[in-house]
Amino acid sequence: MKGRTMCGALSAADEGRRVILAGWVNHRRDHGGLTFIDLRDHTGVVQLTFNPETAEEAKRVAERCRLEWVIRVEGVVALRPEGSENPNLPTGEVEVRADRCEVLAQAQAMPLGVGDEAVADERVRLQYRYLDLRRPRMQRNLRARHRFIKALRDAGDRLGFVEIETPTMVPSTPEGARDFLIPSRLWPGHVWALPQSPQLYKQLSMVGGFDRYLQIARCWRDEDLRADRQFEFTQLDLEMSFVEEEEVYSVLEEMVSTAWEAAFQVTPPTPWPRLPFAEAMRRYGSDKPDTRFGHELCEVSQVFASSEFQVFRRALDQGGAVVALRVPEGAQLTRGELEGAFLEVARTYGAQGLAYCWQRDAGLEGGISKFLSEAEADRLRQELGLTAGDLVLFTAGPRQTALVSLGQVRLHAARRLGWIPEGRFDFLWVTEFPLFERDPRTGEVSPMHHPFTQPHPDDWGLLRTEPEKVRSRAYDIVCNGVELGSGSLRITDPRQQAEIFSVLGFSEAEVATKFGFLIEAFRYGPPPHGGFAAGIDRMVMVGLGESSIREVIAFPKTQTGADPMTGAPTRVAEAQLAEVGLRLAAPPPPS
RNA sequence: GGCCCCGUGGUGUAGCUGGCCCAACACGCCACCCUGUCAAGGUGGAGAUCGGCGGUUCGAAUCCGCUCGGGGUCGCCA
Repeated sequence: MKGRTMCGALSAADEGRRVILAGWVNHRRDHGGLTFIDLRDHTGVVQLTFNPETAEEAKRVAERCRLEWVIRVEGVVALRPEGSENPNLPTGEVEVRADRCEVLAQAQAMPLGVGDEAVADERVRLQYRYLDLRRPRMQRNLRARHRFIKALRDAGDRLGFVEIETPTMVPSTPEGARDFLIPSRLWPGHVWALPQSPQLYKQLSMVGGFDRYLQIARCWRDEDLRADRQFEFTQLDLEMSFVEEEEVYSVLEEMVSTAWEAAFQVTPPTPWPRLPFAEAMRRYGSDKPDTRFGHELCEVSQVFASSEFQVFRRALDQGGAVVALRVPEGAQLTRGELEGAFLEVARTYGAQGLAYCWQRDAGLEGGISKFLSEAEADRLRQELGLTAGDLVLFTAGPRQTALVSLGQVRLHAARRLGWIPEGRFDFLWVTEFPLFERDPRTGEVSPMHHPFTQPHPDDWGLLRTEPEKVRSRAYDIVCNGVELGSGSLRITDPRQQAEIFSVLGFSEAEVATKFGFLIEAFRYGPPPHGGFAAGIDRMVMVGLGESSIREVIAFPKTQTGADPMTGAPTRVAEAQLAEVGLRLAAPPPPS
């Protein structure tokens, strides 16, 4: 619109200026004579006044206006009469005395509150997402997301990265997450898949001599949705040649902290601490520890080495562990709460139970204290540094289970007791992840990151004998207890790659079919390389303090994987299916 | 596939230990009044059979079952 001024930009300095404004009616106050309209555009809100004595026609239009109508007005910026300034409004010193008003579009009554921060049911918000997006919160979130991505691209450009687009129609691979499949019309009986990540393409661009690859890449995974997971998500995808871990770390630290500053006006200090996986598990019971607060776990198996307490005895006899968490001022937690919500958390993560007792002036009391000997109590006090008023929580069982479940209890306690400081972003690198994990049911090993990850050079000897003990050169970025991304140094030696595939139980024929092109490429001088993929949605979510990824995605899906706005997924005509060679097994619609 | 929470006019909520509720309040909507408000105010009005189905009961928004939808979560997510 020619000559348009933005609402939020007006201030006392504009006094006397004639302006053209356009936007939505955020609010209307009609005094019969004088009419006020708060006009909103994405920059803010400004008050318009319509005076029947000086602008009769405009005033008549204004009094017809309703919430969310779109109008164009002309008028003169004026200081508000003394005493009628609004200190709650950035433009509250001024108003625009409108003499022309044109309705550009009317609006029906809104199905949800738009102008304010009132929160509607999420289903309604998604059904009318285009209205939800008008709300200040969504405007803020998506604009911050834009600045974040722009800053990542700019930083990448400065650091010598080249953005390369990779295909969104790729071969399906059965490993990893479930693929979204696309039928191939031209190749009956064949399918494409949407990429779970551009992993192999970015490695091949290393072979292709682009030694710093970057992409803001859309990825798809057909798995159940969560607060921090959608079918489709966006990642900052990077790959670098001739690097080792520290070079990857410093590039990510530079890019992310720069973008964080651009989008969230906070600069996370760098470098970020490095924490080996094994230590993260031992201290926090998690591979994505929230390090904004202490209260670390403490293994106390030694204390109970000769315990008579059956629960601990059994765990230790079976080669497991007893883990404890000291909760200062835990006296405020009641038995009911410990055996309710706290126990529930422990059970959800596999613990059989949650033992507890209190340290009082006289010694250990309550809970399991009666099963502990005096020596054990003394040793425990010493190990944990207990003082009167403390609560001690225990899990016992297989070491991993005991650690993970108590780690989750630690997080629950932190929220319950207010241990988590506001406004902090504690970034860290979790390093030396295991190369493989073993499925407890089938006993099979599978890659923890992906099968192209380099093993730790010291651990090659364990590959055949104890593969689950092999460390990898994979690393994660974690912030405030959220996994923001992961990466690794890759294998480029075809013989080493064959060795890994062999441990994973892939036949040579399988490898040739699925990854033949990669192995082939690595016979033509692949540079050593490694990279990273960081979840943009999650980073923006954490940066903005949102607790759901859907708050930073313009048009997300519901948890059940649908879009209430468009009604997708939809059925299509038989003919359309037949054309691409599909016949669906789903039952006919109930109609 | 499992577990947990939620579902009342357009929106947000109250009622939910059954009858006083053919449902209340706020915002929005409609009409009228009102020249300085900014959650404007005043008067009047329209609008929900309480997600759906079935059951218990003399009687259900309120109890039970199933189901649908939304959210959280375990599994799953190389």
